[in-house]
Amino acid sequence: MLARQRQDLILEEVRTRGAVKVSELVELLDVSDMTVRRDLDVLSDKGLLDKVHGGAAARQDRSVDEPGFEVKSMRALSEKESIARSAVTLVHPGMAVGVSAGTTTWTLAHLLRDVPALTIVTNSMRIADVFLGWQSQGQAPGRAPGQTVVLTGGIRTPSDALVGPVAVHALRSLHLDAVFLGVHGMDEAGGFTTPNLMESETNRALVDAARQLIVVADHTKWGVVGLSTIVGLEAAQVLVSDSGLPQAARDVLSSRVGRLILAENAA
Amino acid sequence: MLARQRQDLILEEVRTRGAVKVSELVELLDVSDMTVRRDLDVLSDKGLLDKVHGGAAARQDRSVDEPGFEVKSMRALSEKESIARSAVTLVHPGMAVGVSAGTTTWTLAHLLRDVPALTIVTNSMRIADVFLGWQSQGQAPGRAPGQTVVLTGGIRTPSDALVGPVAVHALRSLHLDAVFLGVHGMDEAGGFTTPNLMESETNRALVDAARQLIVVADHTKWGVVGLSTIVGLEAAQVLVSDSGLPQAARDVLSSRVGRLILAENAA
DNA sequence: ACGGAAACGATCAGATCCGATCAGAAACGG
DNA sequence: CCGTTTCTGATCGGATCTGATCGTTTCCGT
Repeated sequence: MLARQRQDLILEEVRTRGAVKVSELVELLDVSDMTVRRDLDVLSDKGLLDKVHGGAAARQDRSVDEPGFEVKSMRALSEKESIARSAVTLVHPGMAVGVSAGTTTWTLAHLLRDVPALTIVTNSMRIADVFLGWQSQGQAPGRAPGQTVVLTGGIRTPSDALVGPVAVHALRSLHLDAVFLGVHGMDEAGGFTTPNLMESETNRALVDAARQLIVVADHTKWGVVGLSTIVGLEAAQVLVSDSGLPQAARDVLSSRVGRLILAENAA
Repeated sequence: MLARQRQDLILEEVRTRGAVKVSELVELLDVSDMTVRRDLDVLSDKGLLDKVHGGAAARQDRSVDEPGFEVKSMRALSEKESIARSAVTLVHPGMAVGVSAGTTTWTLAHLLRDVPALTIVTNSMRIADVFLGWQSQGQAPGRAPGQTVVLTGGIRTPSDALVGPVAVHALRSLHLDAVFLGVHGMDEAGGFTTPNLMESETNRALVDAARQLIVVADHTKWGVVGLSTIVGLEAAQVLVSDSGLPQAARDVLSSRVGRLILAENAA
């Protein structure tokens, strides 16, 4: 039995059973405990499992990190952050702003926490959590005072948006200074789109409730057309994107949206 | 059984049930109480749960667990579970039920997951999470099919209820077969009460939306009067409490509520 | 408010586990 | 065929875990 085979077996055992004891492996592999320990050292160094007293356990990467455990799977991360930093400069204390569901808007939400006296209306539970959920380390101080968070109701889509008649109805009675809209695609012909029909309807209600529409979308969204159009390009008073946007897109967008802001990726 | 496995099990138990007693863990894990205490110390130091007298409770500040959802005492824990088990028998597949915010209703929500084709309306993000959030350990399977969860909107109170005009408005357009109401106090004169004015108003809207009002309240709630009355005792078609309720209370309640159900604490 | 019962934490002893070290065996290359 | 490298097993002092004991604290019903 080669060392490699042993280690593969150990890994399989750990992954199927969650954890194994050294003594069990000694019996299973018919080697000394020291050899087992050394194998565990190797696998642990590679980050394939966690050594614990008495044996080994499946790695738990779900550490005490930020709630954004999906952040790692997020694409165009640095672009999103640059865009969010640019977008937040459009917000002033005391405003009432809407924030749609989405990863870019979620990033933006973290920055909005520092703006005093805001009223935030959102249809995303994740975004509401940013303001209220208060997670790790009790660093609650330093939060800007006087903020109010209003959550629209509705049923929840897989992408964490609250949608449907309840959401639309709630939005009809609200009036906002500005709304930040995250989209799945933007296209010359298709306008701003999302793959979810219900979400599209709700976002339209969100847009209708605001005097000013600010779309946040990184350059990877250009040319993408989702199932349903939320609004046409002309509806956006402001579009915040990043410098990765091709020249052709810039030309089209400049003439169609009210104002085009390109955030520098540098940051 | 590895120490790590024990601790994982404890965490899972705490997160699904809200809290757990040392004595229960001793039996479940088949180790001494000292070992359980030491495990709780470790998990508590890591900030993964809160130690309380008699056991441990879920921490409020992780993303799944909302603020103000404190379990300070193990006391009425088993009562809450018994009550929830009794209450869930009143629900049949295909019904539309409302669920107010609260710890007892939260426990009930876990059981409601197993009832097929339910429509659940709630103003608690935490309860909505029970049905949809499920992020830990990916053990989603086993959920009953065909469920729809509707969240009312509103602003969030410290105790995790969504309240205010948005919530009330959303509820006015909905009609439910039954609503499960968790309360802070019940009293002969005061009726069913809560300390939060806004929450009281929202709960009243929830009650008005339903044909049948089912109040869930353990015996420690008897004689407690909060700031604001939600409804009088007569409004409850059903009250589910536990056998710890004193005789005097039973007499009063029997004559005032439609039907009094006392769950056995035995469990 | 009081008293009994349960829960708690400090401490100790026994068992187990861990890792540094050394020696022997197998594999490898010239 | 021999020296070197790598892997494995054995030993042993130290670290860690667990259960039991016991005095103290906290809780809860009366």
